[in-house]
Order: sequence, then C-alpha cells, then structure tokens
Amino acid sequence: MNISTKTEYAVRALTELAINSTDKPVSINDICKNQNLPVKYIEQLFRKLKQNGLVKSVHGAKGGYQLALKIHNISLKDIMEAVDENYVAPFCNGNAEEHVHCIGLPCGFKELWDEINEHTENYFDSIKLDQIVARL
Amino acid sequence: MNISTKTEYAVRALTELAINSTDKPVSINDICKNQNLPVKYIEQLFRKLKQNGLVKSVHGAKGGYQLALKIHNISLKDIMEAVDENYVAPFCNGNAEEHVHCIGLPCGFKELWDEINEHTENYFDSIKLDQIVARL
DNA sequence: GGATAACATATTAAATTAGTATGAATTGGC
DNA sequence: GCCAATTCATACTAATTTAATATGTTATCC
Repeated sequence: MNISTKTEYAVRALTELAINSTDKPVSINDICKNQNLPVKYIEQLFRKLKQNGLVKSVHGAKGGYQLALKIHNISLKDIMEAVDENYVAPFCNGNAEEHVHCIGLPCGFKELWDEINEHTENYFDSIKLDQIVARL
Repeated sequence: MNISTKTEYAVRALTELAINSTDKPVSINDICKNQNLPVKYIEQLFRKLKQNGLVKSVHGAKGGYQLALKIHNISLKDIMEAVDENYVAPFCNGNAEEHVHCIGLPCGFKELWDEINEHTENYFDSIKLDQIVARL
C-alpha cells in the first residue's frame, strides 16, 4: 500500500502548472527543470493526464501544457487514476471464477475490499490541487 | 495505490485462525486447504506474522499457528505492516539529501505525504480482525 | 526553414512479486 | 526410538512492473 512515483511526479508537475497559471502554456522542459524530474518520463505522464482531461496542450514552439480544469476541481484521486490506472485493488468481485482463491460463492471478503476501496477513493477525492498548492 | 496479494492472503489466513479459535493450533496446510492458498508462500507470511507478534506457533506434529492477540486487537494495519513492510510511502521526509527531486529545503510536499500516511494508517488501524470475521 | 515542443512507440535495466525447491529442526504418537 | 507432521530457514526463479531512456515524427512559432 503506497503512493507510486508516478503519482508523486504527477502531483509535483501539476503543481508547477497550477503555480504558473497564466494563459501561457508551460513546457515539459520548464516543469522538469523546476521540479528536477526526468523529461521523457514526464512526457508520458502528461499524455495520460491529457487523455484523462486534466490538462490541455499547445503544440509547437512556445507550446506546452495548461490545466484543463480549475485547480479546485482536480483531486488527488483524479491524478492517481490518470497516471496509475486501477489505483485501488478490489481483488475479489464476489465471483469465484474471476478470483482463484474464492472457492465458495459469494466471497465473504468482497464487502471488506469494497469498503476499503470506497473509503480510499473518497479520501483521495477530497484532496484537491488547490489545497496542495496552498500548503506549499 | 493498492492492497497487496500478501495482505490479502494474510487476511484470509488469519481469518481461518480466528474462526478455528479453539486452543488447538491450526496448521498451514489446513489453512491453505480451506482458503485455497499456496502453502509455501503462506509459510513465509506466517513467519513474518510471528516476528511481528500477531501469531504464535507450536512446533512439530499436531503443531501449527494460533493468534497471539485477541481478534479485536489485531488491525488490518498490523497485518499490512507485518507482511508488507513500509505499506505507506512518505517519499520525502523534508530532507533533500534523501530525496533526489527535492531541490529546495524544506520540501513543500512533505506535509501532504505525512497527512496521507497518517490518515491511511489510522483508517487501516480502525479495521479489526473481529469486524472482518463478523461480516463473513 | 530552423528551433521548439508535443506526440508516439520501442527498448531496457533494475526491482518487485508471487511463488517454488530444498532441506533442517522440532515434536507427538506408536 | 522411529516416523510422520509440522514449523523454520534460505535460496532460487519466472513473470511482471517500474522508472526510466532512445529514437523519431508532427505541429507551431518566429
């Protein structure tokens, strides 16, 4: 149970966008200089962030990225889901055929995993980018 | 961010101990038969659980494992910490020398990671084995 | 047209995961 | 005392994941 490097990097990088929230896009290069992050790796993360609608991009020279949403509408959960796909693990959906160790039906642990998933999702969704930025 | 197979297995296995909570120890073999788990892997997990004081063991024939604590005194956090060492990730302790990407001191993100760690620790510590068993 | 920067895909080295293999030490029952 | 059952201990392994790097293409500004 831990927060991945991907999530950490994405938070750091998006924070840069939030801080430089003028109308001009910020390039990956600038982001990585400020946060000391590997450029090519961050490029990959930003493509995922874009696919998930968290950022928008401007091509070509003087191009770069901008937040696609207001900073109070981007949660840590959003970021984790974007870069880290399936960030919580509901091992068992109650269906023995899809989970080797569940011999009987229904699986008695499903309720537990579901509850954990719901709790952690809600928690990470409650942490918004503006709060993160505010505490820097 | 997910719950590991180790934790899942440990929960399932400890649940078996909790259910068969007579004075007789339960063997790894029986546990694994009931929960359909890999014997040798569970052996390893139980050694860790023992090192962490969650279970006690009886050597030799008719031996096996028993819970070392009352089931309301064993939390999901205890289990995770035992089998999954460092189950939360405080990437940055505020010290740049120990975290490559923190250029400046103090690291502005430390507070965030600390808060997440504390929250998730408290949450998993609030889930006790008796509650898990009760809902099976 | 050249520099800048996003976009895309392939590769890679190291670490982690989820086991398996082998064997030693300990105990209960016959 | 021996045998089976069982914990205990360590080493190995195959597959996956992680955290990148490498190479190149496409789009845009000046």
